[in-house]
Amino acid sequence: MLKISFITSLNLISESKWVFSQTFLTRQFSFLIPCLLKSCIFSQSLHLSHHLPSIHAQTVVSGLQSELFFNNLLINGYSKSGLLHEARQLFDQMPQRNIISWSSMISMYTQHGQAEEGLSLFSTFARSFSFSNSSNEFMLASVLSACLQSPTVIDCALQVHCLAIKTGYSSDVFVGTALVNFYSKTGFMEKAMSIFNELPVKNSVTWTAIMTGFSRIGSHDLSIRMFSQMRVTGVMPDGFVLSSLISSCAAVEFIRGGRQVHGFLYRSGIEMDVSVNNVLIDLYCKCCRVGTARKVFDRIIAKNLVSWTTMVAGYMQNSYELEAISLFSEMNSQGLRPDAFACTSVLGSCGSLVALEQGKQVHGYAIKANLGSDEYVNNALIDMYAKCDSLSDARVVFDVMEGHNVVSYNAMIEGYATLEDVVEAFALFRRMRSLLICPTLLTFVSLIGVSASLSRVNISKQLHCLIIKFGVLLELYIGCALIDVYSKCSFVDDARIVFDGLEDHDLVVWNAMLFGYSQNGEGEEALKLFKRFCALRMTPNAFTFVAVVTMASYFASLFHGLQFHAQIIKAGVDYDSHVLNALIDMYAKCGCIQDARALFCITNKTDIVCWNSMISSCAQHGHAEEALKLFNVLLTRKMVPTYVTFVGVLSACCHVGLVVEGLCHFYSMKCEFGIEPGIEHYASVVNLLGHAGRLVEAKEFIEEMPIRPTATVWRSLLSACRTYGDVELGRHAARMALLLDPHNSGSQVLISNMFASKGMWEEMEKAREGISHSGGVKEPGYSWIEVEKEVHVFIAKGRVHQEAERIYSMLDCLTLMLKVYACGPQIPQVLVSSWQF
DNA sequence: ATAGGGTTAG
Repeated sequence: MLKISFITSLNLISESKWVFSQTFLTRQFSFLIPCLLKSCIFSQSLHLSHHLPSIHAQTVVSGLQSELFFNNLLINGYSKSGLLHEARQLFDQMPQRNIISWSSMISMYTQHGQAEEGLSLFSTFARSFSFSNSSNEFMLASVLSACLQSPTVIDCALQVHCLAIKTGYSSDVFVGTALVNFYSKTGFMEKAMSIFNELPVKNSVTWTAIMTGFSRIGSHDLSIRMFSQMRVTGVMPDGFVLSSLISSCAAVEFIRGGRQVHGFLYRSGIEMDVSVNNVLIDLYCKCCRVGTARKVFDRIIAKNLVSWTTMVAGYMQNSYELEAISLFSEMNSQGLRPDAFACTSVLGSCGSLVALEQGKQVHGYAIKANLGSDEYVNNALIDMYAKCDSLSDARVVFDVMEGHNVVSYNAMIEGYATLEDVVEAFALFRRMRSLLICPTLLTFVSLIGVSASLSRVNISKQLHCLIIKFGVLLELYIGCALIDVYSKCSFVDDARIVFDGLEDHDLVVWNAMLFGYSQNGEGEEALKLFKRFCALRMTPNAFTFVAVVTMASYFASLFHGLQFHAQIIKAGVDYDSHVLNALIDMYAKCGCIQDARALFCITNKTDIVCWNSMISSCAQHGHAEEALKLFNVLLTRKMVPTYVTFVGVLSACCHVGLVVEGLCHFYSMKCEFGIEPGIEHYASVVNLLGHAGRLVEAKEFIEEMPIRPTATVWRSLLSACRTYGDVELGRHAARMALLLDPHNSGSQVLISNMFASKGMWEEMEKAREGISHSGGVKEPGYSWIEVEKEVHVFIAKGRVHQEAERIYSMLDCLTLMLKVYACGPQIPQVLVSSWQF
């Protein structure tokens, strides 16, 4: 008696006592061996499993090695301890085997991921024995679960199913449940459901199998409904059923349901083991209750790897990057070995935080932990490096890894898209298509993004076709990208078609469309759309206001601008730097430079964008000295000027003809501030030199430009040539401008005006013919002013306005005054002239 | 015989 109680408390005995106790295990105590074995098996603890060989040896010494019962227990013990080889050796040496020996072996292989081995053992068994006589439900269930892991699943399982029917075991709870589980795991939910419905007796495992089947195919609602059915039948739910239920609630973010289950668990006294708690963490994280999730996490006494990983993933998904990283490092310091799941999540957080150093450390750890071949880890690494501006490292991971999937390609393409590397992005896209990897929504979002930033409308149209061809749903993300690209490429009507084709419109899509109209100067449409937006009682945000205020700037409509400003103050976004910036720009464009200045004064003057706006506004209003002064103040405040700053500065220099100062600023851009000048800057310098009459210098400057000059640059020189009457250079400039932009009539108008001013009528006639030959149509110039909420539009030579008579008489008066005060030579302007009606 | 955690985004 004493010894039996000693053995049943084996879990508690220490190593030394165990060694001592072995001496008692002689033949007369052989009845103790099964008890010992059971203790070892059920304790599942490693420090006991290494006693198995000695117990095994004891059975041999005790002459019990031929006892079937002992050997089956030993197989079970070895199998639970992962000592597969030892189990197999024993199995092969056993003088007798029964169906339990075979089943145990098959289950063992299945549990350790060697289902093939298990199935081959089963076929040996089936060949040597007549199945119908000697099989039992345990065997069938083991084989079914082996089938679930093997690639030959379907065939084998169907055979087992037939056998089960033949032997009458198919209505057994165990076999039936295994069948339900099999079909639901392999996606044959209808089959699983029909077996499920026919089962006379169901237990909680059966319900778990069917419920998890439904959640696996995404029918979480169905799974939740199954639970209510189960309650009606009176089967008591266990931890497994409730786990499954909670994960369904988590998947559909059904927080109320999840909370109810949590409460039920609490009240019913069902043991809240780690697994249940883990699903609860997941539930609260998915429903954005990170704090509650953390409380559940903290209360778990025996946290396992999944608990930690779920919490790290939860932090990551809710953008708690710092918490995710610190919990991950805590895992390490507690001696846990984070697996591929944990690494994937924490890498996501490193990427969002642009924490390259931490990301690299995780990479190092992943390699050491032998996780370097996990596809999720590799994809997360690509993403992390791409987000941390280390695209070359991302590419190395991409090139080295095996088995790329869509996510790998998407992450890599997005990396190139951010760098506007259209060539590499599309090279990868072609490669994935040639490998028949189906692109997803995100692939297209990235690719449209590149084509938008480079204004490549042809590429965008092709992508749009592909989106339709691949059946990628035209949902918000992609719709927004398309609206963006079409607007940027001036195809604003196409953008509108996309906008109208979307079923739902969220704020971001509205903003994109409003921006599209603003960018293209379609003030009227933008206004109409904004009215609809307001009628739908949508709440605008800072982006919306930036779009509409920009629209008011295009209109130069102070009336609208003031209204928007009032709404901005009401919405409380009046200190947003983008909004302020748009407002400064609006007031300046509406002629209210004082208001612009006043707004600039209330900004905290830390945002360079506002400085840029103010400098440009001053330049536009001819306050060049103020613009340059602002620029100097900016430098003394140790702020770093940007690309746009110099556009303003150079234009200010242009306005007042500060050639030397302008050139100085231009050269300092690259030398002092490391900003590569763009086409706007080059154009400004050409303008600067041209206005000053330094035409040859301007021409040489254009020819030495490292980037390809645009037609605008040549037209700027042409205009200067006209002013200074340099026909030869003008002709050259016009030729270059037309070469680059044959459809723009502006160049031809300029050159023909120049010929006219020189009295070169024949040449002028030729130039005018050129206009009609090239299909160039001179767009009528028009302008408008706003008087008491009414917009008056004026077109050159127009006579439509009701007060046309008075306007023209005033104009004549002004023209006369100009002639009197004009200091320069009279330049006849034949084609475009708003003065000579 | 049953369960739980992961990557890309306008």
